[in-house]
Amino acid sequence: MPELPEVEVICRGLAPNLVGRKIISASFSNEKMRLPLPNRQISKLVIGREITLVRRLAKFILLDMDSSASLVIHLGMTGRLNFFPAATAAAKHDHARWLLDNGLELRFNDTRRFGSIQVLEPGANPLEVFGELGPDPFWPEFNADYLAGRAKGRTVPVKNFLMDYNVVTGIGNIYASEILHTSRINPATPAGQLRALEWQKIITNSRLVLEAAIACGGTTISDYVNSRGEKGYFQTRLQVYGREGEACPTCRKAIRQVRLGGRASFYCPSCQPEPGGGKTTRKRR
DNA sequence: ACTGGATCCTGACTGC
DNA sequence: TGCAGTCAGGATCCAG
Repeated sequence: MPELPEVEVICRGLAPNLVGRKIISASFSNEKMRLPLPNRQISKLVIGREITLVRRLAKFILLDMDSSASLVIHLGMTGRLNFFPAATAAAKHDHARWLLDNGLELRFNDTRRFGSIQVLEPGANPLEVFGELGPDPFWPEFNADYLAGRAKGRTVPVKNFLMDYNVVTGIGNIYASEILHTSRINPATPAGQLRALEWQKIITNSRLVLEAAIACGGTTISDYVNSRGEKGYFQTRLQVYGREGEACPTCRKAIRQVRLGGRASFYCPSCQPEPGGGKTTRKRR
């Protein structure tokens, strides 16, 4: 699943191929997606319209149309967007195809169907499409005061706090582990226990880690490729994610894996000591 | 209001 | 080779 850097890279790859193009027609598989397809809105506000801008909001990809509506795509865990000549046979799990006025088709392929396709109508309340979104990590609203305020009294592990998109958007399971390792903060630390200095480290490192990942074209783990079918190579730069038992790049101690909020979490027990010297539940098996 | 766990779905991988 | 079990980038729903 693409996190913020992957979605950003995909948007940048899509833009030159989409801006100024007109969508001639659309076709869809009959498979049920996470959300029902907005067929009526697509016919009315997307088909026959020109794409004026491609942009990212949180992990959503927005294709702004000259109808002032936006086609909103979320990739979920396994979603991909690629261009194919219209005559190319559809692949398994191709759930949406948009024919462009240059003979290419933009295709949305999503094995697990956790992705979604929505339409943001002109003048509609964005809340209905996006829900309650926290700030983007690159926005000035993502600051230590804001985080300390949101975390006040919360006992949830800081890693899960950072993955909560009501708090901040775009940080997923991989980068949450990476950001906390760079910040030398144990992922199980209750969010409400962090001090202003630690929040500041998290903010600074979020931006550094995410920017570096964008510059590398994102992280590739099995499914993810960008819109030109190229894999990112940030996975070679991951410090802890997926590296249980390997040496921490900073101190050479063995990296550990624990489950927090049901998600695999990786940290260095030496660089990121347990909060208050306590113990985290070790990974089973 | 918060929290952790289950859930949606397919496919890859592991161990027996 | 086959089968069962586990796990995977996200987000939502539910019970406690």
